[in-house]
Amino acid sequence: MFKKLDPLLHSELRLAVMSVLVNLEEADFVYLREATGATAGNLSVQIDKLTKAGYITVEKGFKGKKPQTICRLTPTGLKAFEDYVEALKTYLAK
Amino acid sequence: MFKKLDPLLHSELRLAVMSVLVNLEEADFVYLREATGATAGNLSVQIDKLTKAGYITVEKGFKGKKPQTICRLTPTGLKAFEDYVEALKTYLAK
DNA sequence: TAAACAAGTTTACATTATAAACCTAATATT
DNA sequence: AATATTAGGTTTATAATGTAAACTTGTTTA
Repeated sequence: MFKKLDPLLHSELRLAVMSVLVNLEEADFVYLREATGATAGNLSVQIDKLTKAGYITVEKGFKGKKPQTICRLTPTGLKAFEDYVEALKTYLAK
Repeated sequence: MFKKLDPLLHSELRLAVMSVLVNLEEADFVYLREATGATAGNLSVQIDKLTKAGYITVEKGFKGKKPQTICRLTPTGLKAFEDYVEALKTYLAK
């Protein structure tokens, strides 16, 4: 009846991050913070969880002299996102 | 950009309960437990939260000699569910 | 009449989300 | 040239949440 929802994606902020990356394929920390409206601390933690799950990759470098953290979706992450959307539909359908 | 997700509905079990009630308008505890696959304890807690939020009503009676708890969606609950679905779309759209 | 069962509820525990506090380096300010 | 401020994060502490185990109350069944 109801498909199980991936607990990693069933989280407002992590879902928002994934949503941005599905559309952009690449986004840095500052962009994600602004796009999601999250605090830096919260974002940092959630990026970490997504990274450890293999859903995104993180590349730390510099933009000029400022540190820059670039995030990208992995194929695993995209698959997980798509599966999550499918699963959600079992809850939303009339 | 992203609409806020009602934390009361952004919960796997509570969403499942609401989903059943949106389609059925009426369901008892046992039916909900079977439809959602939840444990009775968990279901009891989540029904309580939905009731306190005014999203559902609970009517306790008897079916023969067995206690029976019938749940129904309120207009407030339906509105909340619809708003939640709308908000979710901002996360799922490509 | 005692054991098992049905329908829930309460409680305890473990996980999670979140923001406050913190760190480090770079740029302004006096 | 010292000192404050800002930018970009990370760590840690706390509060909220989800979950199932244990419990309760009444009813069948052996």
